[in-house]
Amino acid sequence: MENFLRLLRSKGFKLTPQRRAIIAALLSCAPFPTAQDIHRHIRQTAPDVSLDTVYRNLALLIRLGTVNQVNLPGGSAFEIVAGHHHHHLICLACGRAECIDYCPVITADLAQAEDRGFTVVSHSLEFYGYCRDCRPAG
Amino acid sequence: MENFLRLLRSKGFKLTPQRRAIIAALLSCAPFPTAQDIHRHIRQTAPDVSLDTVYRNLALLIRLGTVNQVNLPGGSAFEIVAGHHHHHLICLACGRAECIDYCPVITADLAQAEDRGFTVVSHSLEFYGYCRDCRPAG
DNA sequence: ATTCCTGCAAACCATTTGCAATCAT
DNA sequence: ATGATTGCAAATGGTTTGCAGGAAT
Repeated sequence: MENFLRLLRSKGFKLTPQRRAIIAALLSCAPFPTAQDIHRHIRQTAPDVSLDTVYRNLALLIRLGTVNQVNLPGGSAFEIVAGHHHHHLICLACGRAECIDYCPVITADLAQAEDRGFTVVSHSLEFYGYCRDCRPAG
Repeated sequence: MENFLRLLRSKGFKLTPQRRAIIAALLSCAPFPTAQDIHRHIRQTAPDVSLDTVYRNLALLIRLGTVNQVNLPGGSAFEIVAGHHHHHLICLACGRAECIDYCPVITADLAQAEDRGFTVVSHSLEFYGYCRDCRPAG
């Protein structure tokens, strides 16, 4: 939390209660909250935060590089950029995501891309399947 | 094309001109057309195909397993399920996608997931960067 | 005092749906 | 004849934007 506030201050952004609430929610919420999840979570303690403010602040944090946006069917989810690189397990039944440390991608292997003049700067890798709770019986 | 028609017929679906046009577009269009791309492409030769029909038929083809849906920021793109497994290079500037044959994922390595009771059935891997045309000067 | 932020409401865009008419079988 | 399929138009749901008032610096 302190890191976020420091970063915002250093760039000249103001520390409003709404902004604090949104960051707090990101830190305490489910692993991959949507904007609406965050809004719902905040409502309990700070009903005076509108949904568009949530969107605006998420956009700001993304611009500052401290939050990642994950494209899911039907909308986007967000996560704090963790210290370490990781990927996600996404349940096809309930839609929940979990982090997984496995990452087999070796940038040096991407000669094919370079050969075609494509410069790779990042990648996203999601695993789809069924979580413990949704695992089909049998 | 014949494969598609055979599949549809065998499942009791009707072969309408709209349906043929949509499949033809999928086969001839850019690599990862959105629903709107397909609609625009079709308009030239068959103006009598509405956008919702494009959506409905894409949904049908996805249900039949012959078309993949790729989630991109701002919407979905579609591709015919090719014979071989592959991934995509996505340009952060122009949004275009290209196929790449590289895939480092080894399902056997996903012990972490299995340990947590998560059954992996598939994965998606996208590389982000800049294509030849958009490569930042310098 | 200045500049940034916010809430509201309306706009937007992709996608979905209800319905009556139409078409492939 | 029958049931699937279509076009239309309206609804939906996530996200963005314009604007005027309000808050942090």
